Order: sequence, then structure tokens, then C-alpha cells
Amino acid sequence: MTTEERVRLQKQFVETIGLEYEKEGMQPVSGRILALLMVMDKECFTFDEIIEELEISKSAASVALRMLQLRNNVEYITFPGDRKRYFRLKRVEPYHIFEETRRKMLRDIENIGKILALKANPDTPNSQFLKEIKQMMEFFNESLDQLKESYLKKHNSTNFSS
Amino acid sequence: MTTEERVRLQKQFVETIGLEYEKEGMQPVSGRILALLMVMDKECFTFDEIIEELEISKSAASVALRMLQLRNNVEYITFPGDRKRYFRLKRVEPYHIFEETRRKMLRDIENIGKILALKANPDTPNSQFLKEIKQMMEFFNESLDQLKESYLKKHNSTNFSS
DNA sequence: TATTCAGTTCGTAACTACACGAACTAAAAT
DNA sequence: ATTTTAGTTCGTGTAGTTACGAACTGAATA
Repeated sequence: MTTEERVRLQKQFVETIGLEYEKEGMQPVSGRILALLMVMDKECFTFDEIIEELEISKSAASVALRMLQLRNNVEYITFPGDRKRYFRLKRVEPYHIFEETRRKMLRDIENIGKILALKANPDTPNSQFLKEIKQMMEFFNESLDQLKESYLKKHNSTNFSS
Repeated sequence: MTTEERVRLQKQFVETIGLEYEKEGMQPVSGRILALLMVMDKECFTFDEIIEELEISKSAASVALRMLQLRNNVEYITFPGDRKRYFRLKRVEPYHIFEETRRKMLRDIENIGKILALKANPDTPNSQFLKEIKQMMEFFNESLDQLKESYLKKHNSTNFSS
């Protein structure tokens, strides 16, 4: 595979991944920028490079980049004597990617609790079903910490063994 | 708390939960219907009851109910000699609620794999970061089955003991 | 056969989100 | 002091959603 071919496939894949992010509720431009930073070989893009590569306006890039930084997906670095911002993927600890799932689950647990508290009869099939769902979520949520620990243990042990 | 108070709080909560579903990407009317079926004491609502309770049009209800059935959140039952459909929450196995998370994660794993395959250099900080994320997701995905099993075991054992 | 019932489909109007370009800002260079 | 650089903010047009009412369908009833 030649370099040109690879780059062509990468640019194509930026669009694909961008579309997926869009379907998951992200705004189109934000999704494309995030995909760009993940897929391409260049690790840091300037504002103008992003605009040029994705053919979007400055304002669209500005708004999208602010959101991506707020969401903790993107950060920028700067260099002395250079006013440009160099945007790149924010490299968070891998297990942080479940934080959002966890927050959502905690909200759900709380909501179901409130629903159950308002029920006239806590033993109807619906109430029972909601209780089961809540239990499952609570169990799962408690397991997350353990899972994180065992991942770290496994990850470290491979560093020492072999 | 009187019954009227409880029902008032329930109706209020339908709106709150509906809004949350909306923020998670569900259509407004679908979110309200799902919330209605979760929160209220009545376990089965007819088409007309839903329309009346939420003050929506027949067409809006029709479209939303079709989507909720496709998404496996709602089902309806019928009774002989009664043409009405009685809509209610679909009571799936609790651990099914993670199926969507899992599917999304498998897609992500696949996508990151493709991204890495297209990288010129697999050892840059970005590539390393993506690899770690992928590993974490793979570990997590493998743990899900185990988690499900141990949930079932725990759930059953409490049925026999004490 | 006509009518009612229980929804579905379709066309439309109102609303919303998105991205654009133009105007603006703040800091640095000339 | 003026110009350039590197973005940000704002107002607007457009495209896409959403929900409505009216017309329709298909089954059951009269």
C-alpha cells in the first residue's frame, strides 16, 4: 500500500467515523474534527489545518473545538514564540471512558428509585421489573471499580513478567 | 401523602424523565410515552389513554409507539373481543440493558483496529493511546459475560438462602 | 351494505439546529 | 501607532425535525 493510498483511506475513514459520532448525537463538525485527530498520522493540527482539511468555516471550527475541549476529548498545546494552538486528542486514562456510562447509570438508578417511591403498589409486575433493573445497575456499578482495579493489575503484571 | 398528591408528582415526573430521554437523543413524544409507562401506576395504556394523558395527536402517538416497539422498549397485548391495543413496558431480562453498550463498544474496538492498521507509525503517542483504549474495551467486553453470570448466581443464591 | 372503531399515512406548518460570513477582539509584530 | 495574526461572537439563511389535522385503511359491528 502506497502512502497516498493510505492517506486516501484515512481521509475516507474520517468521514465514516464522523458519521458514526453524528449518529451518536454529536454535532457533525465536532464528529469530523474528533475523527480527524484520531485517524490521521499528524498528531497535532492547528486551527487553520483543521479548517482546510475539513473544508469548514472558522466559526464552525471554533464552536466545535470549544465543545470538544469541554467534553474532555480534545486539548491544545502551544509553543513559545508561536501564537497558534496545536489541537490534539486528549489522552485520558483509558478507564475514564466509562465515566460517562457510569454517570448515566447513577442517574437512572436514582430515577428508578424515585419512580418506585411514588408507586401505589410496589409488587406489580412493572414495579418488580423496575426493581430488577435497578438491582442490576447497582450491581454493575459496584463491579466497575473492581473491574478497573483488575485491569490495572493485569496491565502492570504484563510489564514485569516475560 | 394523599393519592392525588402522588398522582400529581407522578405526572410531573413523567415530564422530567421524558426530558431526560429527549436529551439522550430520543424524540420528545417517544420519551414522554416511555416515561408514562414507567412512572404511572396503570400498567397498560390504550392508544386513546396515551393521547389523552399526554395531550398529543393520534399521528404523533402512532409514530412514537412504532419506534418504541422497534427499539424493544414497549409491547402491546390484546384481549379477545376487544380491538384495542394495551401498551406496556416490555419487560426484558435485566442484563439485556447492556446489550446496546456492548454493541457500541464492539463497533469502537473494530474502528480503532482499522485506524491503527492505517497508521504510518504504530508507536506514536496517539497510536499508543488508541491501543490502550482498545485494550481496555476488549478487557471490559470480556468481563461483561462473567459479570452477567455472577449477577445471576448472586440473584439465584439469595432465593435459596435465608 | 353502511357504519363505527382503532389506528396509520400523508402533506403541511412551525420550530430547531447548523454552518456560514462578516464584524469583532486581543495580543504580537512591524 | 498601525497592521497582522489567531481566533471568537453574532446575525442570518437553510436544511432537517417534529407534531398536527385530514384523509385513509382494514376489520368488526349493525
